[in-house]
Amino acid sequence: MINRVVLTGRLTKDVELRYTQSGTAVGTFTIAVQRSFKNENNERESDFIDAVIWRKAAENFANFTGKGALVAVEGRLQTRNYENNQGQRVYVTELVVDNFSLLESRAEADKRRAENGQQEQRQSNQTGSNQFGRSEVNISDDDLPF
Amino acid sequence: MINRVVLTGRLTKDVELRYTQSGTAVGTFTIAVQRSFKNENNERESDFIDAVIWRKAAENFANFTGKGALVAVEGRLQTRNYENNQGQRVYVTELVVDNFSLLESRAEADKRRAENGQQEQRQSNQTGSNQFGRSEVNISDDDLPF
Amino acid sequence: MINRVVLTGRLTKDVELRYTQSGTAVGTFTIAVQRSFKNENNERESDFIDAVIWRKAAENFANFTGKGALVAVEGRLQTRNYENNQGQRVYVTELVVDNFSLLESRAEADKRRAENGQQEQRQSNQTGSNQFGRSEVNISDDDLPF
Amino acid sequence: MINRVVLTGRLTKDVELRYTQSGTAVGTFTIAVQRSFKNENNERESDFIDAVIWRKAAENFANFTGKGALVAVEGRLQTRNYENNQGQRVYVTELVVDNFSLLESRAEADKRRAENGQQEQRQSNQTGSNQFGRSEVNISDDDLPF
DNA sequence: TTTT
DNA sequence: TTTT
Repeated sequence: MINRVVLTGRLTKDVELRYTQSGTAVGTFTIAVQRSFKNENNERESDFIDAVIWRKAAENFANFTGKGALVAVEGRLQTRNYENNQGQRVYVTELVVDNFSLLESRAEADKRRAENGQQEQRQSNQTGSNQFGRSEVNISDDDLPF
Repeated sequence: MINRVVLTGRLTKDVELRYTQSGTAVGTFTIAVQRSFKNENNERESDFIDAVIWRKAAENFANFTGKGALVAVEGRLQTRNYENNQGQRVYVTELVVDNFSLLESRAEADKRRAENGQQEQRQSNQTGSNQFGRSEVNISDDDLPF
Repeated sequence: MINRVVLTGRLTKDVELRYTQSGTAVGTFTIAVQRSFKNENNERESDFIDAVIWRKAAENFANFTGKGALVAVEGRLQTRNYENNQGQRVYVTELVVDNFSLLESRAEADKRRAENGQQEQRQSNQTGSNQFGRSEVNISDDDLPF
Repeated sequence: MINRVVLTGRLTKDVELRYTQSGTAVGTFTIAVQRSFKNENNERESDFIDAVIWRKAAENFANFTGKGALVAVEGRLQTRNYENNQGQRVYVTELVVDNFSLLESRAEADKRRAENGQQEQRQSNQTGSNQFGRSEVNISDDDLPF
């Protein structure tokens, strides 16, 4: 069955990068997507979509973005549930990202990092950026359970 | 910003159709989307995506589908949160549907309804089905707050 | 950059399956997608989208579909051009499919094949159909030049 | 039936804005979408997708973009054909845009315009830009024949 | 060059 | 007929 999502928006925080016991990288983050319509107070609200990204793509995405970064992400919706520490079942809907595209120019990304006092990895030729200073990543299978 | 979702799957139940105080129709339902990969037990799990649909499209969708119906839906992801009766904040991610397509043939839909003992409205010419027995609906603005 | 297409529709003919000199399978087909709105004569026209599919997915797709089959396809738009035999440049836009989903039930597919006098491969367990008689395929890299 | 496309890329030229005999605005343009993979010479090629946009959205899109502008566009694929002046049938596949998002910051857009010696309309509050200097447009029905 |  |  088809399950496809495409979003553009800004990261609400730096990506949280972790590793499974078997050493697989996994990044989690939230993307804020501004709505195209305004609310009763004439302001645009945002939707806050939780996302997961796996493996090498997780490391690249964490390295090349940061809080406030403008990105496009693609993937599929996944649902899961767990029992929280108060014994209640919590239902989660999240985006499993299998492709992304960085939408800021080098200049914009530098400015954002400077404002954040951030230590982001440079987009260099050996780490996947293209001749125009943007990096592009595809991952093949991201279907591991967390 | 771009916020687009396309899913194909089956309704887990009949659509719940309600009306706002101002008379606007709103339908809620869950769509089960089978994954393309198998789990450790060699079975395909599903993701269960909650969805909302508004106005005339809600009425059409409720009338022409039912538990188990095979559909394609399109829309945008929306997040909201509320306090439940135990005083905890619950976070919801749901699909606001703005286009759908019925994927069953008349024969299949009839069979499904018969098995459900269901009273579904016929797909007749005056209610939007096309010459091939499928109905197609677009709604223009579905951005009302619930 | 993001380049994503999702279509549902019917195949205008059987898939044409060929093999490159190096033995890679490639399937070509056209999918007819009915419009959601009607023209001046109150009929729904269709758009006819040319598509390509590669490798194992091409073989599966060719085996499990046929003229008139109802499918969902996902992929990216690709443009290319060539000089025809009258020396004119021809511009082509086509969909490179990297995921598909068969939307007919077994019964519907059988009926379609019978009407076509077609010799389609059965959807058997060893060739990828799931418990509901539908097959699901993902291909990883379809970026070979033709 | 579902027919959905999402692209991010750069305009190859300024939008060509015209008006039908009945006064409806229509914009045409091409968007260059860089591929995520490299060719045999280790460079990323692009696909060049022709697009149409209608009505007020056409005017906004033409005003707020220009050659080289980075945009996200959404819409449906449409096919049509005509006879050219040599009497040959030409087949066209194009994107009918019903939503777009400007992905450059004000600074970037200004820089691009300056480099182009361009006279682009300012993104002012009365013409649809948001608090972050980006404009966002949705059009409802773009299904007019050209 | 089109499907239902 | 192509953008960075």
